[in-house]
Amino acid sequence: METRRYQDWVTRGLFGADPDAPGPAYCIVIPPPNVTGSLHMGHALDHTLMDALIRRRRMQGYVTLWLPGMDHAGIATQNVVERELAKQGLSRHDLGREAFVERVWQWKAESGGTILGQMRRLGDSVDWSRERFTMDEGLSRAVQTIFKRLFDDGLIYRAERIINWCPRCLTALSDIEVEHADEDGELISIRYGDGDDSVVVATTRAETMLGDTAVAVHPDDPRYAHLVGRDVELPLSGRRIPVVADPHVDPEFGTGAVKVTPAHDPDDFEIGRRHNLTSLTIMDERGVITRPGLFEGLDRFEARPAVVAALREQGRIVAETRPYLHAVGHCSRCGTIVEPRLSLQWFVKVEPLAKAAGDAVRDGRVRLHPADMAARYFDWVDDMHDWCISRQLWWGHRIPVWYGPGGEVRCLGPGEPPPGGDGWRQDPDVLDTWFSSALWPFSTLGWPDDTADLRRFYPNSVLVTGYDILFFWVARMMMFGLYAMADRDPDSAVPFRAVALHGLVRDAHGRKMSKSRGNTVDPLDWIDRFGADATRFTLARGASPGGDVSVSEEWVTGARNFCNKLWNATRFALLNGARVPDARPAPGHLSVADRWILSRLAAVTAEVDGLYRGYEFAKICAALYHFAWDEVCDWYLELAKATLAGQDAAAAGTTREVLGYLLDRLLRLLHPLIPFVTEELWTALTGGDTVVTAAWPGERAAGAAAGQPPTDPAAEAEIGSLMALVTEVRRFRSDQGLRPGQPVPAALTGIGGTPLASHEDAIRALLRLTPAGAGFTPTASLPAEGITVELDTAAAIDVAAERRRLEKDLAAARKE
RNA sequence: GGGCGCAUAGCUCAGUGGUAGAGCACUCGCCUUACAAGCGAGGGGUCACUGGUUCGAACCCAGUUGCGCCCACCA
Repeated sequence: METRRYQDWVTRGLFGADPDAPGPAYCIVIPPPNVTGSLHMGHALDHTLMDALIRRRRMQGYVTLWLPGMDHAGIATQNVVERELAKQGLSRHDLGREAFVERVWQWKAESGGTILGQMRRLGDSVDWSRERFTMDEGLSRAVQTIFKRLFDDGLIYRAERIINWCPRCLTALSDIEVEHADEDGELISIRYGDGDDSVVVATTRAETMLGDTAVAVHPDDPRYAHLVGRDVELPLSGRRIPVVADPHVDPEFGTGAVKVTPAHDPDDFEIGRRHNLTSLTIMDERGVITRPGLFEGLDRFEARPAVVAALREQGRIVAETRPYLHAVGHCSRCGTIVEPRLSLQWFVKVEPLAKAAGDAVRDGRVRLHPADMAARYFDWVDDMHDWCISRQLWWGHRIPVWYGPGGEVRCLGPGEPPPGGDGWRQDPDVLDTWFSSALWPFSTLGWPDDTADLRRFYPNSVLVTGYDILFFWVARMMMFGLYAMADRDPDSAVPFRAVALHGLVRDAHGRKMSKSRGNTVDPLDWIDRFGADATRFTLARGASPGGDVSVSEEWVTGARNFCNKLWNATRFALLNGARVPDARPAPGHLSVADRWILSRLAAVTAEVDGLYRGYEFAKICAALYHFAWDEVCDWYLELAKATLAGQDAAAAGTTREVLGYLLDRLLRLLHPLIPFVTEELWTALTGGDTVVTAAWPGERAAGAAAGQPPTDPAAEAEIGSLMALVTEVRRFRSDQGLRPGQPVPAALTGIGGTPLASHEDAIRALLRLTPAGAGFTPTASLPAEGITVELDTAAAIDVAAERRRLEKDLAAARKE
């Protein structure tokens, strides 16, 4: 049913955006999922929130664009295809670069992008005609354009640096692709040199001592002052290495002396630079020792104990090796321990870009929700290292730089032909995946061309994403967006006006979902069993700005029940001949109950509009849930029953109209959150075409009809009294254990002069006291015993006090 | 090592100066003619701890304890 409904929406073109249509624009680009990915709860949350925003704007009369697409996901995708090849006993090198890339495209065509199909199951109202892929021709042109521009501006450079290297993926990684985890290691103390010329250094990575080219001590450390400038003998190799004084060394840590391995440690590299030390590379790209000698050919983790054993044999290990907890970096893609590696790579000089990215948030051109997330953002953009953008992969945007036979370096812009002549070759590396995703807000709209889409939909209205990629992605889109659009005025150069951050999806006990823990929930399973609406409502209901969302089967069951409740309420309305009036029912003929529920509808509508402004999805859901269930179903529908069954045909007619009007508006308000069930019910109730393009009951886009019906405080106060009174009667019946149909004792039968055999009796009795337009002053009397309780509803009823009086009176009545 | 956040009912969480809330779970009573995926009525909390500000503190301030997250080039 949902699938058919979705297909119908798409066929009718309801999700398409026409940049030439009148009205204000509203645009969200989807955070592009990996082409290798499939829909998990995190996506489901993200997409639910975006879809709700988009659907509401569409109903409000905005020209809405929700643009879908995928990321080519360099390492991840290459790994997938390489694994496939491995099954056939092949490596990418067996195919060669061109054939391998061709193979990846083939894989993409056959099995990539399953997530796109899954998005349809969720009901995502994206414009499929604008689907993009980061490796598309157009987007690749955007990549090359901005690379060239950065290169010409001196913001991209090539340098030999220590970078994070994954010995399994065989590529450089940026800082954010490294995940740190505390792990147990051993701190080993090694004595270098002998006698007076000896010094003890401590290390957790003994194997790197093969590449040591110095020992460093603090300049002010008296213990080692005599050694500075002299040489010590490096054990095992016998090389003599200098002792240098460097302020970076912490005299308090360990022995206060540090071994220096410039080629295998970022700190040591800097020390090496300051003291002009040679860099000795001892490992190849797979982490295998290449230094000639005993350890040649050993993996880095085999070499460590071997080196330690050899040192121990020579009596070089001093003191106890002691356990030491320290942070170890892992490849975020495959988990392999990252190896710092000296190599020639391309970098983006981020300082000026990051400064601009920080300022855009600082001066309010981009608003973060929640606002306190800005602190983290500033911490990051204000202290960002240069970004290593080259990857030793084949799948991705190739670096558009050519090297000539005479050492010339030429960066090509789009369309420029490769340099002619012999000896020119292109840089073999590709760009970090995040380089192209950083362009996503405008590359998808046609940049660098001046397209209608770009003019209309940039800046994007809002970016919706998890706080976990605030740094990875958001900050980079800010940097590149502001840079690419520098010719615009600052206010419209930003990639988006606002960033709405949500949290992680967690399990019922607030634990992070992970495959290893086995507590993941598949959104598609929930969609199958509970429906897309229930799944969406569960997620939206837990989503407060920046907050994590705990979900469980209990929650989705509750959401499913809510959808079911709506279903039944609508059924009730249809069975009772509800009809949707053209306009809000005129006040003149309304009962107090009618006036009350219409007033509440107006209030909730305004409340929901306000909450949408702050991306308060949890509160939007709570407001609508309680309005629909507690007020509409539990009270208004019950009150309506009495009227519909009553003698007053005019009053019944009015109720039918109010019922129709009320549900029509309620379903529209709920549609952005639960599109399928509301479409089903709304079309049945109103005979309308589709609720997708029905007018939003609250605020509208400028130019469209607006105007909010007023609330009715008097009616709300009156109904409040009525509810309190009915509740008192119910509580009394429950406390006394009265069965249905069993009338309350004579002592309580005075309300409206009718015996109260049921709750509905009480309602009917009270309702009769309230003719349209009349005042409302119910009186509870106990005529049999001559007791009367008068409830003046102009003042708030102290129900507890009234209850005590009733019980006391009853007890007295029984005694007699 | 630096930064940020959290601690409220059995569970997951709202609640930023004025009588402690929701959903689920639990207890009791109901197949009442939209819905038992439901209806009605209940029980349940020293708001982590200590001190301070205030007429008044879950809320503001200081400290303590416990937990979580992010960042990180001290071997």
